[in-house]
Amino acid sequence: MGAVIAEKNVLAASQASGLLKALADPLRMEVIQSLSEGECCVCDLMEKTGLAQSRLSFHLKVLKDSGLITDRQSGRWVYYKLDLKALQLLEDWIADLKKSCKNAAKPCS
Amino acid sequence: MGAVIAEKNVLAASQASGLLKALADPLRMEVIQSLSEGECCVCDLMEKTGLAQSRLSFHLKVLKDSGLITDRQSGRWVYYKLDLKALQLLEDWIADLKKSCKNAAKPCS
DNA sequence: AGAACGCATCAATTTATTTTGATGTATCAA
DNA sequence: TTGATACATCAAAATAAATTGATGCGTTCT
Repeated sequence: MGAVIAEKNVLAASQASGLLKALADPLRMEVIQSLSEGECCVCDLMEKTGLAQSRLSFHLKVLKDSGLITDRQSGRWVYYKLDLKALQLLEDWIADLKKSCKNAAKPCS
Repeated sequence: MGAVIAEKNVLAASQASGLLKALADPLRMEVIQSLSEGECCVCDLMEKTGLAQSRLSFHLKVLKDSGLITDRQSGRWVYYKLDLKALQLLEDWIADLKKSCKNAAKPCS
């Protein structure tokens, strides 16, 4: 039981780590905020965030590689949007971790 | 409304960023896993994780600075334990972010 | 076809994080 | 009070991540 939960955390760990790492950056969080309003092309993201194209592109790649966002090309434009499943996965992972910590506050002998 | 939520995310952003950054590391996640079993002194953590003392101490400091764990000295030993409040805060922050993304999946015009 | 646009990618540099080994400090035991 | 234990901290080196400016590639417009 406890082992199952622990095992689950272990298994999802590398995946969760990727998501956490991608999310744990102020610039990328800004991008996420922007995308929370809806799908958006890179040029609009540039306006919203004020980032240079190359710089933005770099961070979009990090976010995309983590699975937090997906892209879709249409003509000359590339549209990015959040993948809510990834966010849910992260929330679940933290919830699981919390569950497995029932006696985490118990003082040591 | 949406603005309130957005504002809330912005405000908590730096705080959440700190927690995410601290958590987003495989070694530190291992430490967190170990601490999920209960309060633990550094020497026991060394055994559990197999990390060298100095290295472990470094990561413990990162975790402590983020607020994810707290410490308590007793004699020669220092005991660390998880702060579940921080974990809850993180979960809440992600839940809020998700909420503010209701139309994130809506395709662009 | 040629030019402009939207974006990705690359190489070089800068900056931040991590690791390592050594040293410091407090506590306890002999 | 000397020595050992448990841990933190520091400086130097190693590694990783981010920034910048340039270049490339596919798409549209003319």
